[in-house]
Amino acid sequence: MTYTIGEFAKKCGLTPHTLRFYEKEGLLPFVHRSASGIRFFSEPDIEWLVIINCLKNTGMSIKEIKVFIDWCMQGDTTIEKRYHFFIEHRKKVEKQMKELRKYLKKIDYKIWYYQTALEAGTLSIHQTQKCIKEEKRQLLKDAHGN
Amino acid sequence: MTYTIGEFAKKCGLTPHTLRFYEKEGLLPFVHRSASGIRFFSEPDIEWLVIINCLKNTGMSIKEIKVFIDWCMQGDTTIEKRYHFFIEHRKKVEKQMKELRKYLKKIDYKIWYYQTALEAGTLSIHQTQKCIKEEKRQLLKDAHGN
DNA sequence: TGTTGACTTAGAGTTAACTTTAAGTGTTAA
DNA sequence: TTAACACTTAAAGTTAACTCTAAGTCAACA
Repeated sequence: MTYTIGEFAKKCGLTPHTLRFYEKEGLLPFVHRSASGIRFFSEPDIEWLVIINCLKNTGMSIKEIKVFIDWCMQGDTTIEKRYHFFIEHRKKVEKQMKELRKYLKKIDYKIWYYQTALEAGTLSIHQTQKCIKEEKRQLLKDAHGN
Repeated sequence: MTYTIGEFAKKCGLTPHTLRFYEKEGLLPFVHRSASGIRFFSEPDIEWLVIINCLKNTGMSIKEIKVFIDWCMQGDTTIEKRYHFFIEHRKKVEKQMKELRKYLKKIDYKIWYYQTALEAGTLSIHQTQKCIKEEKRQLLKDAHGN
């Protein structure tokens, strides 16, 4: 079972334009062509797009992804490089998650802040003693999580 | 204690250029100017930049952030809007985290995949029965987490 | 047999968020 | 007081990752 660029694009949620762009950037060296030059994609190519998507959506640039793809094309000699590539990338993703958790706390604080103000009908509630106390408690709770 | 644009930029890890750009985009309507037109920033302005940074680094565009800032300038009448703004944004950040967790699993699988190949000295280890079994186990483990 | 639609290429345009440049004014330290 | 530096504005340039256009080829259907 093979796919034309249009069919394959649908299968991985991209446009034919984007796939051609990726190929031009060297991300799809595994794509085959018919005698008349038409690209055809096969079932295992989907896995390539899955990993490209994974790397792309975790903040990796096309150039960096290309480095990995190139290593893949070189076979067993690059196993160690590829291993370290993922070890390093994992660290970056962990860092992103840590950041997101931090921001989520900030957002939760804001939700509490506006919910309290909403109930009171005014933001000035946050100048009262009771609220300042609670606010400190919240902030301390946040600090603990870091 | 007030700061010039250069001092303030350092304090929040931005350049004066970027701060001027943000002001032009309407993100800093709270910034004051001296009689001669020079901007000066004060201590509480840092909290504004903290929240701008939080929203920016969780994928919000400058235009969307501006909507929030404008609401802030309007006082108590926009409390509910701001509350819902953060409720909605929280959902988006949760979604990002869920995605990241999914990608992290993919990366962990790849680490296992290359580590196994590294120990064997060849990628062809992944065509052996023993390895295929383990691979299935890993994939099932991943599936459970989703 | 013509037209619709998918494909090809090269290259130009878009968007967001800066980032730099140019040309000039104002402030501070030796 | 003069050099260095921080500031001003308007506008152009940069970068990544698409996204689209133009001009053309090719295959299938009414």
